[in-house]
Amino acid sequence: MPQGMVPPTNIFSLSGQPICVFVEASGVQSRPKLIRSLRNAGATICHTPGDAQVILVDSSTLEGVQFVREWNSDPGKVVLESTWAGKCVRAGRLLWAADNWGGCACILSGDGQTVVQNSADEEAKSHLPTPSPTPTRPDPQPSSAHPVLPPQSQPLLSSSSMHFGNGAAAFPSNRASSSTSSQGIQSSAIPLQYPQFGTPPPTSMIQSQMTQPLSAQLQLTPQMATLLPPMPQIPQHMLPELLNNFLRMAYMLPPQYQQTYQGMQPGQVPQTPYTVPEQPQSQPLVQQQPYSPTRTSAISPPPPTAPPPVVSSSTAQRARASPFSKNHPSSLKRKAPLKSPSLYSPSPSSSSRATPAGSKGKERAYSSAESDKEEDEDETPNSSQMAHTGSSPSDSAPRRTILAPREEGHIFETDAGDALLFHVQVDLKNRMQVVQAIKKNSGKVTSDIETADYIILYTRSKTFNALYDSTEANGKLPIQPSFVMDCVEEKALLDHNHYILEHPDPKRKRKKAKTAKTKSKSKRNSVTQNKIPTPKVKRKPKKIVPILDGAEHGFDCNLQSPPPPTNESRLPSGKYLFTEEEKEYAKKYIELSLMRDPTTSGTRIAQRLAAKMPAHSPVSWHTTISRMNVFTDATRKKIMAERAEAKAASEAPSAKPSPDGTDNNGSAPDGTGSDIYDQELHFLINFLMTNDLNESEAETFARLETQARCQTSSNWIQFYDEHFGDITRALGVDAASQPQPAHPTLYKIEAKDEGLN
DNA sequence: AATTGTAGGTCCGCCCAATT
DNA sequence: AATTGGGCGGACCTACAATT
Repeated sequence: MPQGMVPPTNIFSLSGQPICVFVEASGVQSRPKLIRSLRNAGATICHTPGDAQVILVDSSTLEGVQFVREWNSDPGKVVLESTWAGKCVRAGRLLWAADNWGGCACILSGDGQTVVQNSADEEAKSHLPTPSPTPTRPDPQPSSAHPVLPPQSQPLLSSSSMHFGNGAAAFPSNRASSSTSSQGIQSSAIPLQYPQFGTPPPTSMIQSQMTQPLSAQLQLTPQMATLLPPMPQIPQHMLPELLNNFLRMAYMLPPQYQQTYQGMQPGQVPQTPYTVPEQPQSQPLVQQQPYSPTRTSAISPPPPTAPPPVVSSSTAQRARASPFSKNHPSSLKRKAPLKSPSLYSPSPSSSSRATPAGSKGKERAYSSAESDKEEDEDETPNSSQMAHTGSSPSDSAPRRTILAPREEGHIFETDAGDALLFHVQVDLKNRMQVVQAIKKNSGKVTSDIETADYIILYTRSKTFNALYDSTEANGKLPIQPSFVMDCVEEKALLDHNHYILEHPDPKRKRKKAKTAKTKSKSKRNSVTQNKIPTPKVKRKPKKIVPILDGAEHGFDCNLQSPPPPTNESRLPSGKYLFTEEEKEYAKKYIELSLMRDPTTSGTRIAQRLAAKMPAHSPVSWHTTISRMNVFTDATRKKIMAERAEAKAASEAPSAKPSPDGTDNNGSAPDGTGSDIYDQELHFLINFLMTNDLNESEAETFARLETQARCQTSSNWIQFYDEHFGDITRALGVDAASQPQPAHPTLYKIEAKDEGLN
């Protein structure tokens, strides 16, 4: 990060009093950055719009319009375009009413459906480069793929039915907002080559140009990084049917699920700009960025748990090897062969256990969240090793976001041609390799963390903790060495946000050996007890924050569980009885967990259940669910079999889609295409039926795209559109709980639903 | 009978010292 | 400097005892 970019700290104050600003959570791009810059410049950030003097929105989003509608009439408040903040910072002063709010005031259009900005805005934009709250990045999708309406002309329908906590409502139309906020700007402004704080510009450049985007002044925390998913659009003509069907499916589900759709009637289908990522068929450098829902709520922004996995074309190719089964957790590729789903052969023994091969003792956690070995290896500077071993798809998986292609030898330069500064930890393993790679590519190495643009650290070194703290103190982010090597390999400046190292875990410091086994055991028990608040203690300190395990490994991490039952039955002894409802819920939850990740261990499920229903300890839950092992085992087996089947189908040579991406949907005379089509149909149905209903349709399809590539159509939306009849037929038949549903999972869901109440 | 807690065991990754 | 191997702790599992 370049220095000297700190804006004045008192811009957002009136008479010495900080202005209370509320930044709308769902629609505003790069909200964390915006908030930080507001704070840095003296503003007070409110958590509710009611407390705010200024409400910042992205008026191109439904949420933005909603806020304008709701709050603009409030005399004590003003609703402004989020770009206002940047304008103030650039102007070095508060652009208040007398300044016509910098041209950022939002006014409802006549029909109340869209927001128009006052004319001063356009004027301002014409000569004043406005920092886009959404830094540009390589467009993940050519506009030709799906026409994008100009944001101002986008219909904003049924926004009154939107709920800000709702996934659909919270679905930000990033492209729209991005293009809005930067409308007419980028052509005149300096090119934004530093999206998401990716490549800091040289100091000289900053000092000479007040046009530096605000975003570049900020640092991106891992959490922030998760909030910035780019989003391509899909044609809106697909929406009504699609959404209605989602709703229809929702209504087929039990009340627990349906309640997530409260307030959303079929006739009120929110017609948000519907987006879904497409497979980039011919984009050598621009990476696909599967959308990962942020679920941002205006009231309570959720923890960012699902950063968008980003795939460069080259890595996407590799990651796409097994579309349906996706990449397996790294742990699956370790020595333990049992972890491989393909090798998973559930023991038919009477004492069926969750342990796949029926082995006793520890079967390393199935959970993908624990597969940390790969991350460890990620630290190895030699990324080419990682990339070419071929043994770890997750390594080569979507991590490389190309910010700017570069010529060899000039990778670590800014667009202005200035060398980027790297601080490379002295005791970094293979430091020379990294340093040489930097130098060979016009980068510079500095010993000064303060001035460095990138801080390369090595987690295993003894000085890592101190360096980490120092890095943090300087407001910078520690980066993995592999970032350098990956940049070289990609011949491009990559997004370092995917290489951020997590804060060192104090637990990794090993205590001096003391052996008493009994001691170990008692300790173990205490650990078990303590697991309630922190379900999982990761041994691995070097977790790469922005990587989404679920997406990377192809698990449906986004599936959400329904609310747990609340009725507790207490025994006279004071103990809590496991009610039937709780048991049923546990079954449901087991299924859900296995859906998310079929390798999830019983212990983990028990821990999660205990977290949800703390009346019973994790141990108790474990005991209880271990009695459901027959069920668990069968479910696990089923899910793994489905995935293996889908994987096999997708890997079949004949299953390759036609190179031109044309449809070969199931009508192939040899029947192969039909098989694929059937597979995909079932896969889609299964996916839809197990979909988290809090998730918007766009999110669903985006997630679907990240999990499997549609082969018989160019994407899943199209597949849905083309085979709508089959899909509804299958859904209808299956939903009618016929004895032999098209898809085992469907059956499972139905059975599950019946058992619920 | 049901729940809770403990014991015993296996497996695996990390760390560090020894070795090459 | 890189590699290797052992110690160690943690994660996980099942079986069983204790408690109410």
